[in-house]
Amino acid sequence: MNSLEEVDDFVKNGHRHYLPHLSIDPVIFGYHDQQLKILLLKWKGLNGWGLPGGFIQRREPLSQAAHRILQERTGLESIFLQQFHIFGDSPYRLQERSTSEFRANYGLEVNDDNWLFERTLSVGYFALVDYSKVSVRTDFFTEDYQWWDVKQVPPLLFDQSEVVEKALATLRLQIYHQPIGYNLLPEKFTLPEIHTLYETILGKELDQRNFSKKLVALGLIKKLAEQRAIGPHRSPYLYQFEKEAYEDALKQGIVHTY
Amino acid sequence: MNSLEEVDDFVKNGHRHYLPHLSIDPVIFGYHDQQLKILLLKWKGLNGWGLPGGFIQRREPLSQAAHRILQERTGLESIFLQQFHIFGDSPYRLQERSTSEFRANYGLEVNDDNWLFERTLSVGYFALVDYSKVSVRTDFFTEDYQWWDVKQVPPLLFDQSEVVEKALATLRLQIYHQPIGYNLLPEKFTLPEIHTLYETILGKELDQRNFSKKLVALGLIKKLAEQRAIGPHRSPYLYQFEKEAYEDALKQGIVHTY
DNA sequence: GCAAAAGTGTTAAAGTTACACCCATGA
DNA sequence: TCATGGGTGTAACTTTAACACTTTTGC
Repeated sequence: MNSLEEVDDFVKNGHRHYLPHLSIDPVIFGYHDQQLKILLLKWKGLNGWGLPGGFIQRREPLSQAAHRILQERTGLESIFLQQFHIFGDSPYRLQERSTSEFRANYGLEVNDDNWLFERTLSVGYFALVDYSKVSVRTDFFTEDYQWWDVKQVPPLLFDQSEVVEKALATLRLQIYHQPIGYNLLPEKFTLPEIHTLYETILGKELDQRNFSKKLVALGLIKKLAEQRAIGPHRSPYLYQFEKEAYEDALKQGIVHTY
Repeated sequence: MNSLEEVDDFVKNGHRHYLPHLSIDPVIFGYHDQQLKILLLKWKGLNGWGLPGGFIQRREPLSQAAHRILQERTGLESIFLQQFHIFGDSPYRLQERSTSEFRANYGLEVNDDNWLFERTLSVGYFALVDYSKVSVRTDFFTEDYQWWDVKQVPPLLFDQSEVVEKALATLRLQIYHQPIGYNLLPEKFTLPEIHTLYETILGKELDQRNFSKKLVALGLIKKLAEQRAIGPHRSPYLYQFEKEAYEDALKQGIVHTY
């Protein structure tokens, strides 16, 4: 959605294609430089950072809508995506929004009863992606994008800070029940990498020896013959997930602690 | 909503008061006769069993809507209620519904574009209630209600069987993180009662000695001086929850297994 | 006294935690 | 050779799992 005509059509006629009152807000997690990051967009006019949200087509299954929105933004076809909450309590979600601000910001005419400005609840999804494979597209409404360390997320638009917090809390809760390592790391990774990833997500230290001992003992990862050169230090071995064992273990939630 | 005028107004003008495209489906759990039960309504016209759902008012916070709907149905003011999923994938949720069937069943005129017959997604909530305190109200659309053993729930309307299954799965997952015993049992209960409750929810046997040992050792429940007479058998002692210890433990998810 | 349900302790096994030194690498 | 990060094993402790007999009650 880039040309003015497309945008105008979306604003004026979007309600024929999309459900009103309901949007999808995806929290996209990636991992890079030993930091857990989320992808935010800078919204034009609103002049603030927010989630790369979108709307549900009238005849489109909900989960398909979530995948489509993610695909349109990141180019990723098949990603781990999970619904975690629906937000409908925040004061921002109870009010209708001002159309005059919109006119001033974008120079587009809108009626006061335009569908985009009615009360909107939002379904929160979180996505786990391989940071290196994402290529972000911006559009008419978004002038910039940036990966933010979850520890340093700026205040977000509307109630979206709450959405991000809840996504993080859910990620922590589900870390032993979802294929989190599997989706956030590249295919081959080192022990220090996965160790730091888990420490970062949980926000606490995990004993290095116990952590790797357990992952290997459970057969969730296997050591490869290759090593990675990391400069003037000992070269760490590369590991790979044992996909079947990993997914079996997650089903049973076998992996309790490290 | 009992008189024909009220119903007619709801059908024709409901969209001014309620959000279209979105409903709330509560799965109400109770415990009685050593069975985990859910409350179902028999819908008139549709001639089948379904959840006691309702709609969200246009300016009403989502969680407040869920409480209101429950309160209207069960008379309960303060109940444990938790959102667990939003359903928007089922074929039933993608189609608009037939207005002609409605005309035939209820003898009320509706336009084809009536708000009640548009695609509707649904927010699933589960409630844990003290079975003995519920007094159900039926209305124009519902001719009967019944508590059903979760093991013998009949096929439900639309995709609601899926909603109930997901509620049960969530209940099992959260059994060590939510005050489940606290909300499903009366204030005073016996060890065999809480033991059977947990076995029923989890669908598996729990060692009797280990179970009670752990609850008591953690200080979650305390033995009272009273006993309950249960006929020609040894009288079991009554127990009570230690509310603070119980809620602290749940926060940390301390209670792993029994 | 008999049938039915409640109550009670110990032991082996498994899992978790704590902890420190040597190794490999490139500059 | 030095600075930096990687790799490895053992022992104490905690938690869990398995298991059977005696007591109480009302008829």
